[in-house]
Amino acid sequence: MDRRQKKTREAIFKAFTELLSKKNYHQISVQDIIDTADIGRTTFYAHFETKEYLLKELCEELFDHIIDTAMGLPHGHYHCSCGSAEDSVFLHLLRHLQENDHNILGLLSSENNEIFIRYFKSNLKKLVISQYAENGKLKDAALPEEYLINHISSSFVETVSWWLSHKRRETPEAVTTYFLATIEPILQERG
Amino acid sequence: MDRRQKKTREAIFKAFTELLSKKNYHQISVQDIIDTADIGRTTFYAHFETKEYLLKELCEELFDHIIDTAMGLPHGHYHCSCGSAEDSVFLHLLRHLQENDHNILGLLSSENNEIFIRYFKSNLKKLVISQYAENGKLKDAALPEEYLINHISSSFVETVSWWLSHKRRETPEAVTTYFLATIEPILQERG
DNA sequence: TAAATACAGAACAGTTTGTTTTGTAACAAA
DNA sequence: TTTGTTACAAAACAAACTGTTCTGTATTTA
Repeated sequence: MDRRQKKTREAIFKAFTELLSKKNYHQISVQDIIDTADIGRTTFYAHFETKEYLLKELCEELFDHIIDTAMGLPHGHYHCSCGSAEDSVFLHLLRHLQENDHNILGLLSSENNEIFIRYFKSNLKKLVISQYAENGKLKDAALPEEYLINHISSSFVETVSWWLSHKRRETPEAVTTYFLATIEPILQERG
Repeated sequence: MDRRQKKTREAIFKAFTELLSKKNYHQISVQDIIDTADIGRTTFYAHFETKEYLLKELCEELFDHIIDTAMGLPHGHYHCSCGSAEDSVFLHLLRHLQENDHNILGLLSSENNEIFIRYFKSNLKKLVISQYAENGKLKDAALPEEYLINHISSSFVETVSWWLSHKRRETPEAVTTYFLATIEPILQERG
């Protein structure tokens, strides 16, 4: 890739995330991004069709990596009901989030919350399916599988939001324990 | 209140909800509302400072009533773990929603989802506190009370979203059963 | 009937958007 | 090094939206 292109692209992303840490997504104009990135108007539109596409690409960079990493983990005893959360993918996710690459926590906890949360959740669903549904762990529960998948994904996302809104007072381990305590009882029925 | 004022206000609300059933909130301009309501530019701004304030007042009209009604219900055995959902406030809420006053379901299920869902959830939290927390039902559970309140509220809101996204295939009774099945096991510890 | 109020219409400056045009600098390959 | 390509800047553009101000008219209320 052309050095110029790469440079410009990174300048746009940097400006965008910088603005997102101060303002709501909907309050940021393309003009703001152009000014902050210090590039020409034409240049922005050469890279991104609209502000929405820029957002989408940012989300992909942020979340695809995290989820893909978690997907690659060995499937196993992710929720041995004995209480240890150490093996859980969810603990892995929380630890990964805590590293705060690209200020991902800032985005997830700010007013932009909903936008990124939605993207996070849709990716997370795939993970939940691969961890639970594909192993048949949801098959004989008393509830519809699709409802459970949605419930588990939503609950984890809400747990993350709650954690961040509290300035991450608890350790990832504690939060994982809370989360697993809410979903494990539902899956117990398979005896 | 002046007949003219009332008429105008209702015209604005009507135009706004009509537009919301077709477009995303962020895609609707004040100009759109003015044109649809067929009123003067000055008139709109005499009634609402901004589009955001209009949204806020719409939310208040829609959700405050629903939650307040539910809050007024007699507190009792809302989730007797025997499985009957008949007495649950949540069943009452679902039935109320299903009446679809002011096309509230359209708003909750469209792309505007997040905006109304957020408002719905914050109101619902008060209800959950009054139904559970104030009765001490969350006190001796193994999880922090604030985490549980958030979890219950979020789960119900997500359940509603899920229900709507499926075009309400299930009955309110079935959905209530699903929902209670996810939260009751968590509260069982009080023996 | 008189004063107050709600409204319409038009005009306004300011901002944003997305496009076009023209020229310049950086690049990659010969 | 030269040549053709690509990325960029700068400026101008029409179109749309925002929020305000002004003037005049119709409705309400007292």
